[in-house]
Amino acid sequence: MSGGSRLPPVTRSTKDQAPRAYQRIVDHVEAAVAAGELSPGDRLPSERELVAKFGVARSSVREALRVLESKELVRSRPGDPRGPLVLPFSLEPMRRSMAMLTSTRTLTLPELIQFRMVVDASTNLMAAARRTGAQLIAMERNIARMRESMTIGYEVFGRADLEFHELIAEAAGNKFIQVCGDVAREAILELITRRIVDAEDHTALMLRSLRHHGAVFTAIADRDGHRASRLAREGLYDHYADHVDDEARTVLEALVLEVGGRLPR
Amino acid sequence: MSGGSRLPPVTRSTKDQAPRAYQRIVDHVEAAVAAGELSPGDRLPSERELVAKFGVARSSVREALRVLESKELVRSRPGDPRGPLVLPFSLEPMRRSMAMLTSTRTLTLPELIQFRMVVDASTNLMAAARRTGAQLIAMERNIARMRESMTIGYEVFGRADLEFHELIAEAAGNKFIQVCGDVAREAILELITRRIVDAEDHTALMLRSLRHHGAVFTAIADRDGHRASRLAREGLYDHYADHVDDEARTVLEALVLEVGGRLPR
DNA sequence: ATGCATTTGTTCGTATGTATC
DNA sequence: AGATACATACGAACAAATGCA
Repeated sequence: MSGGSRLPPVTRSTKDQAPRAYQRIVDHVEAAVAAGELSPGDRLPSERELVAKFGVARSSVREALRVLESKELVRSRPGDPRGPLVLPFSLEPMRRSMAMLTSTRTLTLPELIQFRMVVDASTNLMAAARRTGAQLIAMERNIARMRESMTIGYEVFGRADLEFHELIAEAAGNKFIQVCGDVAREAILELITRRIVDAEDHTALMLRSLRHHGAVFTAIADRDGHRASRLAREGLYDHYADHVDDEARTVLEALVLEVGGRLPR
Repeated sequence: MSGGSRLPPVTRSTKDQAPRAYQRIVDHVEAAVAAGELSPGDRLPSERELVAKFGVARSSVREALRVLESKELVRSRPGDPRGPLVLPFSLEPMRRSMAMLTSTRTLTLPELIQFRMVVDASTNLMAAARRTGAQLIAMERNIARMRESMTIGYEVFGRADLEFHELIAEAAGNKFIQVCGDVAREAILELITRRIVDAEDHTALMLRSLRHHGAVFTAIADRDGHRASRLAREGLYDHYADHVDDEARTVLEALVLEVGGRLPR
């Protein structure tokens, strides 16, 4: 009186791949979310109801829920009689999948730097066009905090540095570009920052960074998108050109010079 | 003599969230892959060995494997005594997570168009700098096929259109930018193409598209990155400016005019 | 090429901690 | 506070598929 004996994959005639039991559920839920039939805050049927609805075993339902959970689409909690919760859509899965690609060196350092040059440049450009007064004040405060933290330590300074970029990205008003920039920044940091901070003088680096941020801030405040964009590209080139091979450097040069005007005025 | 009785979540004292059994395995494998201890082609221990190794039930191991499968990190096949296979790293998960965000309207149409403008512009720029002769020939052939397919139907033409962009992205030599561009293109198509093709004349659209591709091709062949970049931005603006509100259009204008030179020469 | 041992895919059963009413 | 329903987790069974001798 134990051990099941249903008809698991029904016996396939040819070699058509049997759609796995759990996959059917995953697909169904994902389609419903994409179609807007299921929105954040809604509830999925409980596991037992899903068992009945899809005609599969409990384990299969649970596998499906784990997959949906890993995509941050739902969250189930023990004892909750309302069923698994549909979560607000998050940018985290995208961030994590990118991060994995950089961890495995599928995406290389030159690619990341190129990408950041493109993205940061346009972020600055858009921020100059759209920034509000409040956002400007936030940036100014951030720079002040950065200046103070210089004497404290590289840790705090680094955090403020990242925050400055996020403030600009927010002012630019494009979540897509923001996330891509975030990921590229994190990835580059992961790949080479340690080498830099070990090899060089912290104070000099921080001073340079501070000066650069000040210049970018001024350009954005003046609504000079052209200048803000060029500053981003030049800054990145100065920072990272030594870390890539000749061919990649040539491409970086092209990105600095050609995009945003032929000459540095 | 059936029914387990281990210590499920060990009885948490406070409200610290119990790390789920399957999550430990997922984390372990992901860390190993990121650290390079596990490479594509390698095998994971079989399910039963994982049961022994992590001291959990088979269901938990299977949940972990399903999650890893959904991230395209491993693939297990029934009956294979060698254990789950570690897959080559794929850009698909990143593509899918982006696609979900666009499906749910978390990313909006103006954001996507802006993003594409930035990405396509730099893709063209880099392609002009790096393209090889062989890649040029492939583009030429693609345009020829596009011209022929015009009389056949919009379906075939559309596919050739996408392929042209992919050829350029490949010539640009940056996988990161390539994937981002792909996703943005697909998403925009998903959101508005139908509206366009229903409302307007197919032939006129295809002719315009063809002319545009020809111009881009010439610029890339001439290694004129500046021109190729500008063509991408102007083309996108002409195509999509009518589909966004005034504020977004202003930003698009800024992207067209400021990046890549003040004036259209 | 055939058979055999092993592995996965799936199902069912059971015990326990937990959240809601 | 208790009853109820839930999710978490463990274990065992069987069918189908695979790899290897």
